[in-house]
Amino acid sequence: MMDQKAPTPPDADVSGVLTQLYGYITAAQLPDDGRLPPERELAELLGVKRTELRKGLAALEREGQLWRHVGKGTFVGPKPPQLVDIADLVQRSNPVQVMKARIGLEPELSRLAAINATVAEIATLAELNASCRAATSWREYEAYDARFHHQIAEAAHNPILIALLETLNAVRRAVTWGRPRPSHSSPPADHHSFEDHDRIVDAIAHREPGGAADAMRRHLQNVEDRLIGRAP
Amino acid sequence: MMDQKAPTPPDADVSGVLTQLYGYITAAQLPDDGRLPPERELAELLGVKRTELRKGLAALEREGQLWRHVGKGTFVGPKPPQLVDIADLVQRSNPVQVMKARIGLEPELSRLAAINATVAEIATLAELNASCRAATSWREYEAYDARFHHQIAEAAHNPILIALLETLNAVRRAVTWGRPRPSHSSPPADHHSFEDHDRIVDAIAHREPGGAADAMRRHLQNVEDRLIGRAP
DNA sequence: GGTCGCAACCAATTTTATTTTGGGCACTGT
DNA sequence: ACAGTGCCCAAAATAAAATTGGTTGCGACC
Repeated sequence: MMDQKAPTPPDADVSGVLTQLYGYITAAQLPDDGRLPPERELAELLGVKRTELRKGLAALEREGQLWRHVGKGTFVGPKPPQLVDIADLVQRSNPVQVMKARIGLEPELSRLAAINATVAEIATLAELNASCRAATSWREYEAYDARFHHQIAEAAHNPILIALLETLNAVRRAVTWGRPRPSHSSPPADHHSFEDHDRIVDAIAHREPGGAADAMRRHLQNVEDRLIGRAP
Repeated sequence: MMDQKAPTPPDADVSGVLTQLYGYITAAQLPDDGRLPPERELAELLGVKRTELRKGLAALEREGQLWRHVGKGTFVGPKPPQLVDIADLVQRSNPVQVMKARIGLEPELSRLAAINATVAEIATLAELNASCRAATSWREYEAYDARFHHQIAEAAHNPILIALLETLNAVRRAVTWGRPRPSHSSPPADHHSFEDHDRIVDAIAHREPGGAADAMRRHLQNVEDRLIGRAP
């Protein structure tokens, strides 16, 4: 009699509640979002105590069939994704991580641009590249540089990747914001990005997906090296 | 007398308010977000009528030095970026584009995971992989598969890339939603993804960034081939 | 008579307060 | 010990009130 509980794991008596729960879920047609009644209510509906019900719910949650959140409720099915909060994201990020993200994303955009870009888009890209060279201040240069990279995303013709890049740029601007920059000087004529941009445009114009991706990757790598301080 | 207003553009008498405004902006230290007092208050501060003040603000907004929004206020500086609207994004996307985006993003996540993952995270990854194999329904398999890919993002330790992947997954689920799937059958024991996942976990566990990225790329390529119908 | 100032009104947004919900603690009775 | 009970807590949704930029209509004044 002393070892009567030995063969019964901690969730042993939960099985009864589990079957009841499973029955309720399949029987009662719950709303589109899969939300089921609050614990206190559901406990009374099933005729069990809240403590007992919670054990069953916890078990189902462990299996991933269920997800709960304080103040929200209990939902059947996989938990929906949380949309990005840029402000919160900015606080938990640093410029290096932003660069890592760009290196992860933009080479593939460059590859797709080489495949899908229209001639008009390539022409615009070349114009923006020229405008970068002609910029008379860092502020102006950065504005054209941003449009240059954005134009590549447009040329990739993938709305999802465009949206992702925009999100990334939002974070980038916020993270970069407030860093000291010489407002009166201008980019030097031998700025490394000029050649990098040239190579990217060439590869896209010549329809070389691999080359375009590589050129973009090297460009961003250069920028990161400058950022970290590995290169002047 | 009839052409007395010809030489005076509509904003002629605004110059006075403009100088006052410019003085106030530089003098009064406004909060970090660049927000300045509400129109009614600011008008009294500058000793002008609201109508007049609004003309000045409108002029500055045209120049892009200012941005306003009903209910929010008036802010000095460029307007912050708009966050992505997933619902709109879904309408303009198709499953193939989703796969292209995944191929662009996830290999790099895999690479970073091989560099930054903790042993605990690698263990969790292996567990999720085993759960995928043990799944008794496609629904359950997909739940674990999603968590598997998400765990890789976590292990990459880059909050920005995690956020981007979550956005992408949100679109993915919405796009995939409602497609027919056999609810009672289960993934076959020789499902190609099992081996793919094994290779990814191995590469991450052995700290091989390049191998992890390649394994992920090949995995997603396989999935895309099945999606398009190039492979059974 | 038409042009300009003025005030009230409007809709978008934030702020504040209230309610609901899952999670957790301490006491109690067996 | 141990489960049950009641209560409180923090997170979140919901509701209500207060702000705020934008708009319209009325009237005064040239």
